[in-house]
Amino acid sequence: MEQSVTDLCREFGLRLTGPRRIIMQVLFDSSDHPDVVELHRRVTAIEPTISLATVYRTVNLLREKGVLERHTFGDGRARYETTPREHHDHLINVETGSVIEFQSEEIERLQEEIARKHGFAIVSHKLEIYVRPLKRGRSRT
Amino acid sequence: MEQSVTDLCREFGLRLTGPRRIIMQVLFDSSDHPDVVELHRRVTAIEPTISLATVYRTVNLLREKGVLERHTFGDGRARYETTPREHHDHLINVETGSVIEFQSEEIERLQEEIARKHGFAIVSHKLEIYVRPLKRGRSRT
DNA sequence: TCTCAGATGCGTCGCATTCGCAAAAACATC
DNA sequence: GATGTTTTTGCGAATGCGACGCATCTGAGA
Repeated sequence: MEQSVTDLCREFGLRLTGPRRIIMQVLFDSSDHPDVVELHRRVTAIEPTISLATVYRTVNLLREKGVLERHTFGDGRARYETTPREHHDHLINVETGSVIEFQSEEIERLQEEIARKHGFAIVSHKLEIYVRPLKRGRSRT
Repeated sequence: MEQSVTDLCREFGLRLTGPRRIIMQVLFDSSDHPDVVELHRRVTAIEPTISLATVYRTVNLLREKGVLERHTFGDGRARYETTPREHHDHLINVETGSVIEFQSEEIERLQEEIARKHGFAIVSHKLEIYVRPLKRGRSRT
């Protein structure tokens, strides 16, 4: 883990600074989808002097480099996750706000097909399914 | 058209005011996905005294009532369209910002299946495919 | 150790959106 | 049509997220 932060900085020609080290560490240790303020909370729990601006700068940097993905679920604010090796989409529980990841090769394939049919190539895509728990007995399947 | 504005206000217990009448009219006459500022532009072309705040309040009201759908394509600002009878999703051309609507029953069905498999019912969903024109000769299909 | 481009913290700015409030307009009632 | 009550409106100020400018600080190569 610590190693990967060092490697990443080297790879992108970034200086391995104290704030950067901590922010990246927090990012890699987070398995949820925190927003910038939440990240700042976690970071300042470790090193209270790190400013919000630096967190913003760091996530932007890492997003440009493809290390992070940015999402905007319903509300306005941006939330981040480390780029997964396998692309996935999200189920968002509207009652709790919790996010579940899923994959569907079939949906991906259909998207590809639709884009091609319209004369386009896919740059990226976003599928968010807002859901609510089934009342009782998930009857079928 | 004019009739439907009257009906809508009655249905939701809203007063049929001058600004409201014009804003709703502009919304129903728009077949694209205007943002609030663009809506305000169109509205003030008819009645220059209507304020931006009123446009904001009206679109929020109509969104709560399910009359409008709000989208946020990439950029920060919200864009609106009247709720279509048939649900559709969007292809966004990243080079021009233009939006193309499409439908895929197959994708809808797969989403339904995924949600159910996780023990959820779908409340709503959003699929945005960001695309770029194919260079030359859309070879297949 | 010295140097200096890159990084940071702080304060400020910009944009989209919301809010508070007094004045104006709508609807129900007479 | 005048009256009273409640909702809307316009205005300007406030908010929230995110970005920026600048002076200061610091990592890492010479």
